Amino acid sequence: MGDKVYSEKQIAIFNAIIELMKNGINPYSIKVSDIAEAAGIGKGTIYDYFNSKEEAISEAILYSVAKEIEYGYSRIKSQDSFKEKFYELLYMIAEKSADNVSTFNMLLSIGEISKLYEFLLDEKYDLSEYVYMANQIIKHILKAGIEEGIISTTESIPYQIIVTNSLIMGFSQYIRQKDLYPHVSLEETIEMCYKAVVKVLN
Amino acid sequence: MGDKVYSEKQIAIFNAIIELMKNGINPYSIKVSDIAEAAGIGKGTIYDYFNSKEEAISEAILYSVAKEIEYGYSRIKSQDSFKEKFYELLYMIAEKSADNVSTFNMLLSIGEISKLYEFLLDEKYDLSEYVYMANQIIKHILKAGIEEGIISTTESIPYQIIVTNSLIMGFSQYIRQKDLYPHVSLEETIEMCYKAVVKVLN
Amino acid sequence: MGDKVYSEKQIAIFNAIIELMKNGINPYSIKVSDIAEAAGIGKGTIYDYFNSKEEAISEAILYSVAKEIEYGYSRIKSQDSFKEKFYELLYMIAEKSADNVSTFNMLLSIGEISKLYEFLLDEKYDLSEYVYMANQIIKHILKAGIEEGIISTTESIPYQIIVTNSLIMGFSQYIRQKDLYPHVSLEETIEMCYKAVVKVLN
Amino acid sequence: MGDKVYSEKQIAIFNAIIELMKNGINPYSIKVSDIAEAAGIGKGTIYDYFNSKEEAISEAILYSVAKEIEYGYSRIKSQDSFKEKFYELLYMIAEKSADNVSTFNMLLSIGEISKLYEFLLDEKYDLSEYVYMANQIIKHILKAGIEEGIISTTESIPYQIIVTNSLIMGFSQYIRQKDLYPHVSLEETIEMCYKAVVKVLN
DNA sequence: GATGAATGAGACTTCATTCAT
DNA sequence: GATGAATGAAGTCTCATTCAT
Repeated sequence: MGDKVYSEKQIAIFNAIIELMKNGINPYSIKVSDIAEAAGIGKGTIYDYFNSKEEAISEAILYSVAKEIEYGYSRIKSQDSFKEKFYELLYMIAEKSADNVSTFNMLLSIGEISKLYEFLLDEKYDLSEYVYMANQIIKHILKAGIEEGIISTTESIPYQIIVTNSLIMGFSQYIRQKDLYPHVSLEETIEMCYKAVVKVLN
Repeated sequence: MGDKVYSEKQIAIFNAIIELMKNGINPYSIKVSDIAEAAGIGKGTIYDYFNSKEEAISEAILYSVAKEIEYGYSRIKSQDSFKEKFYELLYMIAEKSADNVSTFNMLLSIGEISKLYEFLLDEKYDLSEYVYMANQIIKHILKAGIEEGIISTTESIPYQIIVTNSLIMGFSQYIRQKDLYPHVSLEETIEMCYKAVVKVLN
Repeated sequence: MGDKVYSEKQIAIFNAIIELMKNGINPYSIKVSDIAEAAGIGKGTIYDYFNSKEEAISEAILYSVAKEIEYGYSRIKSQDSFKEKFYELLYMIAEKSADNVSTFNMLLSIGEISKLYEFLLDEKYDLSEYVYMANQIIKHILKAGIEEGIISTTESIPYQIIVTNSLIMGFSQYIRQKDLYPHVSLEETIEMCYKAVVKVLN
Repeated sequence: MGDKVYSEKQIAIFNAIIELMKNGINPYSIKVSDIAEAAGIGKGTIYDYFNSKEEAISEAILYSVAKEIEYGYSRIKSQDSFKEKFYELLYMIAEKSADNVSTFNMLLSIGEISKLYEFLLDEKYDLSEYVYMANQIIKHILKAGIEEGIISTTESIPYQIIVTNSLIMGFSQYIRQKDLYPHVSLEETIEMCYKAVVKVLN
């Protein structure tokens, strides 16, 4: 994680691609000329750093996921209690939900990345590292809950992870469909989610 | 729902598109010639029934979602108890998880359809009907749970729906990433999910 | 002239094509489906009577030209004096100038028909008959002028025809560009044209 | 007039289109691949300089008309007397009559350009400038005739223009149908035309 | 005889990629 | 190293023509 070194130009290209996606452009609809313009470089330059448009987009997505996972993990680690850590995660998800393509969300459902962009299925991209990291974050949060006695050790670790993951993903969906369900505030939703996790795992 | 009438040819085109998507072809990557070949018709024929490729694909997706929702609802209704209804839903999700694009999954996160295919954002496609139906299914299942005394009425309806929805979506994700988490069987996962819902809403 | 016999259906097709052209549709832009709809028949029927769209349109144009020449000739013959005959011709041209494609105008410049529709260049279409007829009309009018002593016999017949033809074509252009030159009335223009012919040939 | 600046590539494309038209290809029948081949460029390049095939052809026609009007005007201006100017115009028309589509002829009947290619009717193309220029040329020639006392000032300017225009157009038609009227030489026809103008307007 | 649903050749256009500058 | 003009493969879509009914 984070062991890959990218040149300044590559990072400019990544940021351009991520910006386009956040603005609602589907990765399949992104044109090389869009990327070049957004990055403030010539079209040809992209091919000096990547072998194809698909490679550039694929690596941009992975770069973004990695960065967001690291950033998220650090923010969560900086919190002290189980409740604070859990709330921090949900707040981050809510913050990112404005982005049309939140790579942060993928943190929770890495397997879905390839639904976003089929070229990520290529075997040259190893997603397992990200799955591992995402699990680590959940484990880290749960560990705090267990230490604080909020979460019991009766249930198996996989059970705890699956259930927690589910509720977080459910929260994420809910937030993104806010316009479909306008009656409940963000605060209330976060409280509901926390309450449900505690109840299920206490 | 189901009030739209399609000609035989249109349905053949829909089935061809759905088949392609189930085989893992991204809607953005589908070519008109693919559809024609899969439907066993000429390319031009598609334009006798739809104004553009995008329209054909958009309507195919909606057709599939509508059909699956109806089919799923009927299967769930045919079950007698809360547990049977809930299990039936999870079994269906598991069955469909082999399809690369399970429109059934969209039942649970209709808002995500437009992430699958941006052209569905066009205002001529009204997705609210599907959102409503999806909610109806969850309500129908929960109602059985309440009547059987398995689910308490302490919590608000929105809370119950959000939490149930979350856990089902979480289950769906889990199933689809089976290869990433090979240690737990399908049966066990279904049981876990049911157990969690009961615990959180009892 | 007029010795070709057409079936009712063929004439319906001709009329449909002529109608479309009068409504401003360029012969190159006419579609078989347009013709069928305008004629109130099925597309396939057109191919029962013509070998191709081009043949149908080509023959429709020639049919229209022949009909208009005959009609024009008869109207001019029915007039008694040189001036009446000449005015009758100009009136007819003015009447037809509303038609986007006046086949009547072609009477005067048959050679231009093939500019209208290149397929008329095919050697199977003999336009010389029409050229002959157009010349006959001019000769007929001039003959009256000579008999009445309005036109002198000093100049050669070709000279008389060329000059008369030129002035008539000029009139026709002028009428069709009425919106570009709005200051002169139709009556005045007709008078000018007549006056010029008389002056040049007296 | 002549104030539009075109790139070298655009002019190459214009020349290719004009060449095709001079070779007898109807503008409606011109294919993008024809243009590309004739211009010695790739098909895609055309779309770097024009938004559509129709735009390229429309602008090519206008470019050609503008260039020919300017060229023609300069040639006529360089002549000293009325007769020389008039003869120069008729010679030019005769020279150009070999071109299947003489944009020079349009100089005399600009309103007909849109009959040649309907896309020129688009309001983004302003043809009035060309109409004005064409009139200027006729006025310039007539002015010389008046100054030399060959043309009287008895008749109104519009009358003079209409009649002159008509006789020139008539000449142009005649020349182009040379094969239909083989008995009169070019020299004789030019003389006839000049003689008629002088007689009508003296 | 008449039809119009179906076809597929062929046109227009886009855009990823190259390469001379 | 960087560029963007140029390319042409490949895709969408149209429409003349066919042929089963």
